[in-house]
Parts: sequence; structure tokens; C-alpha cells
Amino acid sequence: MSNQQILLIDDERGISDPLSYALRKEGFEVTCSYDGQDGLRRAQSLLPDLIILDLMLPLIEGLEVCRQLRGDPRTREIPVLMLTARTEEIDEVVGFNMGADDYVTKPFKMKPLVQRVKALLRRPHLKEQSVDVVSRQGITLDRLHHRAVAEESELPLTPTEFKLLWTLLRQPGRTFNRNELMDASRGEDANAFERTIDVHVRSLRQKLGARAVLVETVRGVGYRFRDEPHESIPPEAAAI
Amino acid sequence: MSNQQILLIDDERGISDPLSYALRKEGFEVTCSYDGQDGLRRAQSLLPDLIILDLMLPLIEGLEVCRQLRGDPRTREIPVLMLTARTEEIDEVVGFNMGADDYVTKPFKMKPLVQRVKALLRRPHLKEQSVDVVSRQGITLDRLHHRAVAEESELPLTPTEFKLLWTLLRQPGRTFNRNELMDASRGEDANAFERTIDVHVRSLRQKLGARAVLVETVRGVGYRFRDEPHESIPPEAAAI
DNA sequence: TTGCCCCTTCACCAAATCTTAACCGCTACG
DNA sequence: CGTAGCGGTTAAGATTTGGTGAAGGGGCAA
Repeated sequence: MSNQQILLIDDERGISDPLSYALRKEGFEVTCSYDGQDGLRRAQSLLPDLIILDLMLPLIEGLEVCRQLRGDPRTREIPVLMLTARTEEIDEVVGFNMGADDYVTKPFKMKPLVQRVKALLRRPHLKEQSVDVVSRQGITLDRLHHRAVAEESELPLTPTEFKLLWTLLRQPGRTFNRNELMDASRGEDANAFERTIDVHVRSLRQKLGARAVLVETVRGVGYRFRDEPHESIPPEAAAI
Repeated sequence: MSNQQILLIDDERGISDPLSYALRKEGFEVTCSYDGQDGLRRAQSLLPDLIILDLMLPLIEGLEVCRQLRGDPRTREIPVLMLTARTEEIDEVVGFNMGADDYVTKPFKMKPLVQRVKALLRRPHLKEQSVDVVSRQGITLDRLHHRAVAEESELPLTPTEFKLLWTLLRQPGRTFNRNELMDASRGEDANAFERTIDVHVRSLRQKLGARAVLVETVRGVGYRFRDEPHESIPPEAAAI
């Protein structure tokens, strides 16, 4: 029981069985569930370290399960890896902005999937690592498909704008100075006119429309993505 | 930018100037010092994230500076990058085991040096890495997010005010003279009208409202942040 | 090659912020 | 009391910073 626990919710035994086998061989403790309702119940009682969730499920479908997981404070933080059958479904997932942390399309290779699982589990607090989807405040970025969605409607971002937003979105609330944004958006390269960032930010804001306010200017420093939900900054924690 | 701060101690302007320029362009906040004594003082008031130290210095030579930095608990953990003129000197330095964290021989290329600097800063140093959050008496400063919070409500500080408060807050009870506060808030530049600080202190106090008393005036010397584990902060007087 | 898209610069403006300097009142001390 | 020194206040002027419109260049596909 000292191992990490994974809850696998999928009704297709053809998927479920080999996957659970593979995961167990990697040393994980795997619990299987074959429909949404049961999966949800187990998630809430087990509080596993990770949930692998099929999009198409009997009784309650995957998206709804995901939504409910996110709605419950006990399960809110558990990483969810979504399995989808068709590529188009991804759009749906991304579009509904259900907060899956990553997803994989079926059919999938076992190795890469296990890798993704490990990556998600390795991530302790920071939302980083090899996550391909980031989603905040109604904006979802998928860097695999290079798609940006804001509340159903797709955002036609240019590569630079995308990387910029990706960087900001990955660490909401953190302020980045123009240099950081510079080499985040433009690979390496280094020295360019810092103000270039401003121009990109501008066009980004234009495309974000009403959501433009989420990209905040921190005068004298740089930019940051608004991060409101929680307020708690460790009070007396980091004293010298 | 109240981002990472570097103290550069080197008397050769031919080295010092271009290096500080390069580092600033990378987004660091650089303070220069041109002799060992001054450098040591500044290190203790600034508590920078990194110190670049020339081995050959007027007044107090580099090794001695390094030794004293290591002897002071406040500066003990700050990474030191040593600059030496000749390769043989490195052996000497290493031999004395003064605890420099890295060495670079002059002449050096700018790029690699900046790389080393970044590496040192990235490294989760001995204990905990550089402090990004400071919190005292109900006031919390977070330089990563660039947020100042006093009892739930956010303080809209200007960059200078932020740095000022950051400096005071990091060493509560310690009195800083106006020069120290000057180069803490004004990154470099040095001798401007000292009274400028007074004006900043005033606007800082205004924004602190009831907590203004925490920024104390030490007549004839400078300012300090109140340290005493104070009991109750004025209850109703919160309005400005 | 042309046209289009995207990135980068540049110039200009308004707003935010910093500095300076003058004026005041308070405090310490004979 | 009287005075010098020091910090508090204020307001105006100087400077910095970010927003914006537009021009120029490069890459790429038609």
C-alpha cells in the first residue's frame, strides 16, 4: 500500500486489463472500475494519486465524472488522465474545459502512456512537467495540437502568441519579466528589443477579447496571468 | 524589477561595467561595489541572491570578503562566484577552501559567465533556495508574484516602494541608513539626493495605513521595520 | 514572383512614478 | 526660549514605462 494508487475507469476490458497489468508491473497499485458511477464513488473513497478516465462510459460519461471530480474538494487536486477514442473528442474535452490534466487517444502504446502517468505523478505541486494541456480561467491551451480555446470558441493564435500565453498560463500569478517571456516565446536567441513582448501581448489581448484582462501588466516588472481563485499565501511560512 | 539581485564586487571598471550591463540585460538587478569593505557592507544590507567577487580588491581582498560572508549567518548561504586573474589562483582559492561556489578566470566570455550565474541561481542551494516570500507582522511580500498583501487586502505598491519594504522586511529591527535603502531600491545609480528615500517612505506609510507605524524612523540614522512581536494591530483605525 | 502572414522595430503619447526643492514643525540641547 | 539639525509634507517638474499604430523585412505557398 506504500505504492502510488491509480484508479482506472474504463469499461472496455480490452483496454482496461492490459493497461492495469502494465501499470501494476511498474509498481503501481491499480484499482479498476467499469462504469462512471462506480468510478466516481471509488475515487471519492480511495482518493487515488491519479485517475485514468475513459471518455465513453456507461451510466455516467467521462466528462461528467471529470466535472464531478473537480467539484469535490477532496478529489479536486487528483490528476486526471483522459482516454479518448477519437481525435475529435479531444476538441470536445478541451472545449468543455473540464480540467483533465492530460489525455491520450486510443489506441495508444503502453510505454508512452506509462510515461505520461509517471510524469503526472511526479508532479508534486507545480503544474509543469510534461503536461500538454493547460487550462485556467476558461482558457485552454493544447500544445500538442497547438490549439487554444476560450469558452468554446477557438483562438487563432500565432506561434509566438501561443508560447507566450502558454508560459503565463502555466504559472498563473507569477510575474515574468520581459526577458523571461522573451526566451520563453522565442526559444533561445536572446537579445532582441524587449518591447517586442509588449507588441505580442497586445495582439494576444486583442484576440482574448473580453478575457484580455487576464493578462495583467505589472508595471516596472513584466506581465502575469491573473490568478484569483485561491487567496492563501503562506502567512508566516518563509520567514528568515 | 524586484527579481533576483546580484551584487558585483570588482574594482576594475573595465570588467565591472560591461558585466553589470550584460547581467542587467538578462533581467537581473545588479548592484556594483568597487572595494571589499563596501562590498561586504552592501552584501549585508542587500542580502543579494548571488555575489560575484573579484579576488583582488582594495581595502579588503576577495578571500577575506568571502571568509567574512561565510561567517555571517545572514550571508552564509548566498552563492559566491569568484573572479580570478590567473589559473594558479584558483588552486590557491580552492586550497584555502573559502567556500566560493564557482570560479571564473579573467578574461572571460560574457555568455558563459552569465550561464554560470544562472546555474548557480537555479541550483537549490545548500539549504533552501533564495527567499521569494517574506512575511512579518501581517505584511507579506512575494516577489515572484510581485504581490504585497497586508491582512488580506492587497497593497498596490510601486516598484520602488516594493523594494524598499522588501529590504526593511527582510531584516526587521535592523536600521538602514538612507544610502543602503537607496541602492536597495534604486538598484544602482548610487548617490542621488538622499531625501528621496523620505518621500518614498512617506508614500509607503500612507499605503500601509494603520500599519504605517511598523516603518519606524531612527532619528539621525535612517529607517527600520519594527521587530517586536507586537500584539494587536490598531483595530478600527484601518481606514487611511 | 507576388501576396500574405508574422515578427520585429520605431516613434509618439499618456499615464505612472520618481526626484527635487522648498517650506514646516518637531526635537535636542544649551 | 533660541537655534541648529532632522525628518515630514507637498507640489511641481523630470523621467520612465507601457500602449498603440504603422512601417519594414523574411519566409513561404500559390
